[in-house]
Amino acid sequence: MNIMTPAVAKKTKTTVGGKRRVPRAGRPSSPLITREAAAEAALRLIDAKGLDALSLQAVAKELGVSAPSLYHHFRDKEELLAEVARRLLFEVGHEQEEWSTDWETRMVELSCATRRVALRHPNAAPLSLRFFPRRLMLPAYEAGLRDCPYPLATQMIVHEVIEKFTYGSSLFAAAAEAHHIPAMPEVDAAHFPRLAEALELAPSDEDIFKEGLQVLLAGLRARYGSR
Amino acid sequence: MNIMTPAVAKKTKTTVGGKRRVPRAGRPSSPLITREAAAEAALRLIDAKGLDALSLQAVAKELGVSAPSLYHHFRDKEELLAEVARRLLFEVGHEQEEWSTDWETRMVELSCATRRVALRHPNAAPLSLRFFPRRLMLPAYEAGLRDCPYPLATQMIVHEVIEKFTYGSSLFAAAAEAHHIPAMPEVDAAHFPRLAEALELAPSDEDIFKEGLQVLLAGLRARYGSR
DNA sequence: GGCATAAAACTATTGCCATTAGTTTTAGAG
DNA sequence: CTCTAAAACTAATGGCAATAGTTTTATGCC
Repeated sequence: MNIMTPAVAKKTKTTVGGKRRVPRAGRPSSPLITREAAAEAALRLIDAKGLDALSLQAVAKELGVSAPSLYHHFRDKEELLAEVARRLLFEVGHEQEEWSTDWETRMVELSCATRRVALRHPNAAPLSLRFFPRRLMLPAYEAGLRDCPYPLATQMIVHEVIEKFTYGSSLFAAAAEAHHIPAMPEVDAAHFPRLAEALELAPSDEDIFKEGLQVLLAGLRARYGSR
Repeated sequence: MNIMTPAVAKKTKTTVGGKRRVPRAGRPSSPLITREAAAEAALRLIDAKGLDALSLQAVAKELGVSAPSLYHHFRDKEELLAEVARRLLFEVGHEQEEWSTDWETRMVELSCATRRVALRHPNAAPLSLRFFPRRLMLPAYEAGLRDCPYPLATQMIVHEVIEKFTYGSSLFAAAAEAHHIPAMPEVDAAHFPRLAEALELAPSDEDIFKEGLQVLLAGLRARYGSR
């Protein structure tokens, strides 16, 4: 690499007549923006300041470019947010090096990974609802079908039960985290005695979630046989 | 009622000196805005144009007032949206005249009602995630505990399983509807043979949801006894 | 190797929007 | 009857997404 190259490049036409001129920027030698870097920057900002506070100007600043330049890489803000949602899904996929070969265990691993990622990015989590990149998940679906112990005709139900519980739980947990509100408001034991007691006896949110998964799996076994 | 009154009221100070003057509006005899009417108008607009397209100016126009006037009734836009979320919950509560006295049946009724309302207002449904008015639901929770056949110590788990599956399913169904995307993308049978076949055999989305609820209930029975 | 086209940066601009400030009119309390 | 606060209004601010038009540079074609 020639370390002179960048400096030389910057000197192009810096003077006109005898007058010093600030060179107007044109197409750079190598692109200053990539979709990946932009999505990363956006996710960082969303984590730090919240989803509503994300502006293209802020993303551009983070990348050291001007806001309209982003339109060379994304059709609009929505497309950038979709890319962020995609990144979140990848992050779930990389939560573990290896996934269990046992179907039930793997489903639990995947559910917990999903919830972990949602809680790691609580401000960004709702993007999963709006931009659910289902096409990216088709290979995972197909793989899941290979060793799922239930009849093919029940597959969409099996899948729906696990996926929707997982996302419902994760999204609400993330929302509570993001807006600094407790999963449950204070409960006046005088008005709601049973509820107050149930809350006393309840395990942690995470344990509720994991136990909930066991309920689902038990339900699948009970209703669709096997094991 | 004196039919003259409104006309008379409007005539106050319409001239200064000899010059005709348009009377500047001050506090009206009776308020032009109520929280309820504003939330209703907002929900109408969200249904028609989408959540992102909702502006206070549009709500104000719908009510025949100016946008800043809304700030006498709501601290900010967020508070208006929270009121809309509250309305959605009320709508769920009024989906049926009477709710079953049998716990399982009632849970299914409630879940289905929630899903119906979400699909009736797909653009507004995500508000339930952001502004979940849990305080309003405490009486329903307490009532649910009265005849729930499972131990008090398991109540939060029982509740989590049903609520999160219901909302997860409803929110994703609403999102698909709102953005005009299918619940599943086209699946190439050559690449994903099992998935393609599973899709062939699958019942309707609504039936998948209802059958999913049965799986949950079966899981609760299997894991926490009773019946 | 030179040239045309398109990519990729920039600046300037437009129009919308949430929110605030300040004015006017009226209701309602004492 | 008077005074305060509520509730409407107009005007203004600052921010934002998106578009238009300019400049520079890479790349594909001859």
